[in-house]
Amino acid sequence: MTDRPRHSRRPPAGAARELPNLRTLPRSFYERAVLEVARDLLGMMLVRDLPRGRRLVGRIVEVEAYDGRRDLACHASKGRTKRTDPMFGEAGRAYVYFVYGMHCCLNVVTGPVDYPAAVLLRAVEPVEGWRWLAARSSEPARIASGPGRVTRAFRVGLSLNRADLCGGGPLRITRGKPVPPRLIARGRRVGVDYAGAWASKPWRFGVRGHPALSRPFGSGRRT
DNA sequence: ATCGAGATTACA
DNA sequence: GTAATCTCGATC
Repeated sequence: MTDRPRHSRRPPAGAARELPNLRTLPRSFYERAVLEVARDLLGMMLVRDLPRGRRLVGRIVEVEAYDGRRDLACHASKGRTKRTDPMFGEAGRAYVYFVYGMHCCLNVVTGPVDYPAAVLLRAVEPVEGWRWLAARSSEPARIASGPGRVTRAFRVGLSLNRADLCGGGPLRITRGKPVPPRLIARGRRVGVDYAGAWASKPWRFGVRGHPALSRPFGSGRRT
């Protein structure tokens, strides 16, 4: 790996209070090719601060990469619009969009400014603060498996669109234990069958065999 | 002003 | 397999 991410959060000078042992990923982590960022996000921690000092932490176990205007599965293939604008902006910020009249999806913007690319967070494994999360009937309980469930569990709505994940905001991603390549499953992205050849790019990544994966991984081929 | 589609989820 | 549900983007 070329550029080992350094920790952006340094000990605040005076205020010794609420010093997280969690190290926020620096912007440089996101200022790379989206496929690398996607892979490297596996194992990292999604952190959400809620009112009343509550905090949710979850380990990212499944993601998808969307890469630029040429990628017909990427929203930015439609051009720069009000909706897709965040993807053209600064890396390390959230791109949140609303779909199917009921779900929000959370993405992390990557790459240089003006190059629209992002990583969709599809599944997260609970680590901290999840006791209240009402699991659905037959589920293994307490997982956020699927992009709509991730945002629901983490209370991520459109108000967090463009939120900076590298700063001290209510939503951030911190350093976790990276997942070694041999434990990473790849496959085609979900729900993008309309994208022609781009639909079969193996740009979905997940922790192999993890129970929180939103769907089984098929055989990914092609670049 | 109206219309159609969608990076999904839950349930019959 | 399909209903639910709404924002955005395109079209009239």
